[in-house]
Amino acid sequence: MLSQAEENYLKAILKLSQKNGKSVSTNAIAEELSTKASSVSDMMKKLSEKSWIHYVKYQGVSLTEKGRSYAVHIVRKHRLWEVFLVNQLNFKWDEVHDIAEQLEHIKSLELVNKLDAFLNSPSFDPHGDPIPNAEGTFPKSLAIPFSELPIKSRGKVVAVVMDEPSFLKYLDKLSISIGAQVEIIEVNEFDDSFDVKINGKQSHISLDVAKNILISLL
Amino acid sequence: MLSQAEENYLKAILKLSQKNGKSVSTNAIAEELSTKASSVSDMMKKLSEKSWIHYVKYQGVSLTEKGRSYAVHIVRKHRLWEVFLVNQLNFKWDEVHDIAEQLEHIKSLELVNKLDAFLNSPSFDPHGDPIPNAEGTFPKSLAIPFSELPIKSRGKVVAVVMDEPSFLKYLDKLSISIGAQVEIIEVNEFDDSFDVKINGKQSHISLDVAKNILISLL
DNA sequence: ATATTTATTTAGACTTGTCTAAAAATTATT
DNA sequence: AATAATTTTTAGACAAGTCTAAATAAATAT
Repeated sequence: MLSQAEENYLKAILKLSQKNGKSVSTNAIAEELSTKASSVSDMMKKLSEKSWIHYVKYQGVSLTEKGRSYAVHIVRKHRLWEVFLVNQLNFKWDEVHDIAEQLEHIKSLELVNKLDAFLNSPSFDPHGDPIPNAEGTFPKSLAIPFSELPIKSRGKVVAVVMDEPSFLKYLDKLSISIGAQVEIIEVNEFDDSFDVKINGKQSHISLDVAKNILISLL
Repeated sequence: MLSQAEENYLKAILKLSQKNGKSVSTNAIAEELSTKASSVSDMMKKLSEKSWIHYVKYQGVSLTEKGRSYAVHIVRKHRLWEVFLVNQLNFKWDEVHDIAEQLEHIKSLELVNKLDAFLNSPSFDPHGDPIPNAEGTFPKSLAIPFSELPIKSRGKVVAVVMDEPSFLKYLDKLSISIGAQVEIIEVNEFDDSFDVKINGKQSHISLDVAKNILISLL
């Protein structure tokens, strides 16, 4: 049985290999987990011996089939718990990350399945992130960053890329939530900012913010 | 912040001091936690240094005010989660102990309070054990063991003392659940067993079983 | 009251997961 | 291609939590 530390490493490797290419560097993992590269090296040796990852010294790591499936299961748990916290317990979307980070380590397949059923098998968590099903398959969504929405075409917010509470609270202030209707009115070349409409109301957002909001075209 | 191990020690000390007298022995704790007395000694030193317990070598331990209040809070979490698992997720009462044992360590006061509200602040868990409120007060119940129910008087099952799955499954087989109406028809002196009625239907139980069922008189 | 048994504590070892500092390999630079 | 800079690994140390074996204190029995 995997320790919480080991589970966190697998999750970090999954996250990094989804974002970037296949192979993940020691330093990137250390950064992701706020730990030291030497600690990562140690752990990679252990995980590799137990066949959770492919590891060649100095060459980075990747998940084995077994490792990927385990990591995906943790992601599934994390996101299902986030849905529970927001939809059932009335937490706000910027409050649930740390709690879900603990709940994701609870070990009981039965619990995950019953929780999933209780929540009506949601496909996306409160931040719009896809929830893999019991077989480990992620639902597809063809979302594009808000920053790449063609001018004058309308879209709907389906997800956010970052989930830092400060960012989410800022979106709250802008009335940007999952499902909001958005449109780019004009691009301001000099500072790369956008004049936008959010649920019909005129507003203004920076490129950094726009990049972290995912839109599906209407 | 307390580790899970430390929390388990506090909980064990609370349980033992509720059952027996004030002072709890090293061996009793070792037994309760399936560990060795030497490990307990080590931990007692640590918990005592941090003022969670009163500890005098060779004299047993007791919880400080701070320690008791922390331990009660863990019990509160454990029992609230059990209610959630049984009432919301449709687990059976013999399936929830191990999962609640994990969930009780999740750290978030906000979560406990919202969970409590979501469940309508239940006073008893699925086994009839009292759930302390946010201030740490246990609800009173004047229940007596089934084995001490006067002959011919009727009672209602309000709790079970043991929560081992095998015992709970046996009660299921006898149709004994929280709320069931019971009555002692006759005591069989030679084997200390009872002829009883359970929801009107005649049945038969041993003294050991009867001792572990708590009744409130009707 | 002393001897014996039992309970508790100490000492030393081991595992997991972390760290710092130093060594080795890889990558980038000129 | 050789040197410099960066990344990764190794070596050794430490804290938490556990164990076994030995020592000590307390309780029990004779």
